[in-house]
Amino acid sequence: MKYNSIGEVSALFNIPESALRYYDKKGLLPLIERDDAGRRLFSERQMALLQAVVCFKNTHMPINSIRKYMEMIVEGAPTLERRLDMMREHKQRMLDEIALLNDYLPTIDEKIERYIKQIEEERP
Amino acid sequence: MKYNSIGEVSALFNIPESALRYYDKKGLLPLIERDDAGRRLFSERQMALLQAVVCFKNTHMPINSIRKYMEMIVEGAPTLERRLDMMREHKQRMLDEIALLNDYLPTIDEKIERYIKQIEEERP
DNA sequence: ATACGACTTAAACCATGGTTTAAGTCAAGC
DNA sequence: GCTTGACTTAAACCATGGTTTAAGTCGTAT
Repeated sequence: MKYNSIGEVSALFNIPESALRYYDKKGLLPLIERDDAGRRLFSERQMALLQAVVCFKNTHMPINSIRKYMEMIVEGAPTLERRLDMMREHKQRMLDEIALLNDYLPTIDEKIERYIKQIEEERP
Repeated sequence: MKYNSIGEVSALFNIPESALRYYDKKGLLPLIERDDAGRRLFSERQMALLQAVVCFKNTHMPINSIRKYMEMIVEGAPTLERRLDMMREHKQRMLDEIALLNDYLPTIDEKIERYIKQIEEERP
């Protein structure tokens, strides 16, 4: 089994080591292994879980929610339905956020158009 | 000229008075008037500017950027082009954010589909 | 004249999501 | 054997975006 050090993972994911340690401390990287010297070992499985963390973080899931999701993964089958619910709710929040941004785009476009016209009038 | 008190504006926009005072303190509500007793008076103009602040906040513009934009509005015509640039950049960030969320939707959908299948397999 | 409700301020407090710092451990190369 | 680089920790620090608290000022209704 190939393991990556925190430095390698930091480079691969372009995430500061301090952030990876912070995520571990906050419970976002459960079941992480250590070598005899206490150094974190990231397996392929850990990398896949970290990829999920990155997805959730980029889509604005709070750290406490990510932690709960990761804890449920560790608990296994009994939490399948709760994880399904959580993903459905998260998807809905993502759709709501997309809708909100789309709804505000015309407001920004109006300001852009108005400024273009005003600039034309200012210097004829 | 009809003026609204901070309590009325709070109720109209559904924003806590404490937040409105915080925005004022941070320079998001320039040119706000006061009565003889020092109480804030929101004119129609102020309400329109507050509506813009709400739009920017909902679309995740940082408070410091909103403040700069509001300061440029006060400066008037000389800042028209900079405000146009700012709106174009903000629109692009909104589009980028929409694209990012859209790009992650399939990842979430895969998890949802996977959980549905696993739950079916668990209880036949 | 006094109590009440709506407002004011400055300063303290809070949550979130980290980064930085200081001190230490360990393996490897010189 | 000793330095160097990569790692470890706890604790302090930081930025953002507010809310809460304490103390005070008005205007009005009783």
